[in-house]
Formats: sequence, structure tokens, C-alpha cells
Amino acid sequence: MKKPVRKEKPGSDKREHHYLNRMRHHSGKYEEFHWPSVELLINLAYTYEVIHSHLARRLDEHNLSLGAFNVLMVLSRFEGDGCPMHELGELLLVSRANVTGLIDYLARRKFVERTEDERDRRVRLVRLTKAGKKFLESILPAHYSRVREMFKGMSNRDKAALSELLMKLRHSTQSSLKRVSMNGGK
Amino acid sequence: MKKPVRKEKPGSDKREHHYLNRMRHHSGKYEEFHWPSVELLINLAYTYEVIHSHLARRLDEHNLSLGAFNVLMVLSRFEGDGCPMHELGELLLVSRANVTGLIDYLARRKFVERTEDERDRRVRLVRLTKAGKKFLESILPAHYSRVREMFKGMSNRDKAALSELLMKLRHSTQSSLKRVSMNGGK
DNA sequence: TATTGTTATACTCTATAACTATA
DNA sequence: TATAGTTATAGAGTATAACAATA
Repeated sequence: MKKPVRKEKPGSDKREHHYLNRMRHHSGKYEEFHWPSVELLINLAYTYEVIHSHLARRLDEHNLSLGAFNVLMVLSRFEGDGCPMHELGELLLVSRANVTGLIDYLARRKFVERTEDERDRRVRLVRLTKAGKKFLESILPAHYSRVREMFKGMSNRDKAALSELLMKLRHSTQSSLKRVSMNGGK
Repeated sequence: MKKPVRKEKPGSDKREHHYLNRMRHHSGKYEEFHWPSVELLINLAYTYEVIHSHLARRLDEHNLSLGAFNVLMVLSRFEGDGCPMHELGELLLVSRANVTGLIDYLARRKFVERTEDERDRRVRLVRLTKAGKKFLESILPAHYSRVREMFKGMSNRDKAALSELLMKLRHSTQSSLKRVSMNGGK
């Protein structure tokens, strides 16, 4: 398996200017255009991309995809009996089919193992192996200090406010989507 | 080209409970763990996923990927001369190689066309065709009203505060990343 | 030598359909 | 019939390297 070295991307703020310029133009042109909403969408996407690509790059150094990392994180709370595969899918918003692939990969690296559920022989329980637990514990300190470092420029107060607002946005969006889908929107 | 129908995913809030539970556990276990930062990361990722997957699904109904849509949006501000391909890449944080693919697709649908730059014969300028402009104008009203509808549950005040905080977070992260990369972090 | 765009390639992520084995 | 997991497949997104044409 070849592992090419990835180049980090600089944050060009040409982008910010372009977006603002485009918004100004469209806001006069489309009646449905709602500045605060569009601005929010752009900021959410752009900010997420910057953070996501940085973290993915760091995990890549351990040959871990973000999906695989998330699986390990979820399993770290299921020691003992293990977690049914379909439940992993629900927690990660990933389809059953794709969970199979992630677990296959992690099982090849001996980080997880599948066992059978005695009570329902259709389900397979997944749990961390000793090696998997050890591996996760070896990378988490660096991960957590990276997260802390990355967000250092903001006060805890701002972080809490931002978390709060993001949660509010998510709930609002989800209930709006539910409403639409009940009215026949696909 | 087969187009299977996609199922919308319900927002299960099992997820939220699991995350909080895991954070509580790790916060006692890892010294580097910083609750406000980790909470923020999780909220950012989860909220983005919900919104992104909804919008991607809607664009899919026009056989448009999010990337292709973004290209059209960028080009809508470059009428006249057109935009060099490498600049498209910078504005979308996408590599030159991948821009080629997006433009190929949009050119096949006759939404964009490539012309040559007289002043520098290495570069190719891309611009919307009449058909492309018409297409974009036909889908934007629904797009913008969807965005507005999606965020309806929040006040404009909250939206503005959220935008502001996201921008702050992005700038803080970017300068932190720049600092790390200057100190030899790859 | 450096840059623009292209081609080739590869891995991740997401999504669906069809299959099996259980319930 | 319905659910859990698997297999196969496909398209989107991202990334790198090597190349031709031009600067």
C-alpha cells in the first residue's frame, strides 16, 4: 500500500472576499435570498472544511481514516459485551454496509474483534481488542491536545456559546426537515 | 447512468447521548482532554453533516454534485472574461486536478465553456454558457428558500452571532495551524 | 526553472440493491 | 415478513505524481 505524502493547504482569504462579493450580488437578485442564513451556511461549511481536513491529515499519519477513528472512539465506551454492528451505524450515521467495511479494516489490523450475540444469533457484537485499546490510548493524548491547541484562540465562554448555537441550529434544522418530509417533500 | 433513489436519514438522538457519555468518560481519563473544545468539535461535525447531507440530496435531484454546484456559483461572479482554472481551485479549496474533472462534467452538460487567455497561453478561462446561467438561475430560488426554511427556527440575531463565532473559530484555527507548521509540524 | 492544465491512479466516504441467516 | 450483516457496485470527494505546453 503506497502512502504518498500530503501537502497541507494554506488558508487563502481570497475565498472570504469572493463569498462576500457573491452574496452581495445575489442578495439583490433573488427574492428568496436571506443574507443571515446564507452567510451562516458559508461560514459553517468553510470552518468545518478547515478543521476536518487538518484532523484527517493527522489521523492519516497513523493510517487511520476519520471513519475508522470514529469507530474506535465509539467502541471505547462499549468494553465488556461489545456493540452490535447496526448500532455502530446509527451512532456514526453510516449505513450497515459501510460499517462492515470499516470493521473489516480494523479487524485486519487486530484492533477489533467480532463475537456472537447469544441472545440473537443474527447480530454480531464488535469490541476493541487489547491491542486496539492500547493503540487508541496511545493516540488520544496527542489528538486531544491537538484539538485543544487548535481552538486555543477562543475563550471557553465563546466555545460554550458556539456549541450551544450549533446545537440549536441542528435541532432547528432537523425539525424543519422533518416537517418538510411529512408534507411530501422527498 | 443509473440513479437510485436515496433515503433520507432520521436524526436519531441516541447519538447526542452517546457522545456526551463518552466525553464524560474520557475527560477523567486524559489529562489533555479539554471539554469545551471537544464538545465544540463534535457539535461542529454533527451539525455540518446534517445540513450537508440534506443539501447534497437536493442537488442530486438535478444530477448536480455539491462540487459542481459550487463551481457554477463561483462562475456566476465571473461573467465576461471568465475565471482561470487554478483560481477556481483556490476558491473551492480543490486541487487543479480535480477542477479539471468538475469542468469536464459541466462542459458535457453545456453549462460552462473553456476559452483561451490571450495574455498567458498556459491558462484556460472558464465561463458560464447562456444555458448554464439559465440553469443556475432556475435552481437558485428553490435553493435559497430551502436554506432560509432550514434555518427558520433561529432568530437573525442568533444566526449573526453564530456566523461571527464560526469565523472567529476559523481564523483562530488557521493561525494556530500556521504556527504549528512553522515549528516543523508537517 | 516554475506554473497551468491534463491524465492516471488510489483511497475514503456514501449510498443502494441483492443476498444469507436468523427472528 | 422483518431485521442483521455481508457482498458487490457505483459515484463523489480528495489527494498525489508525472507529463506537455508555456512562461
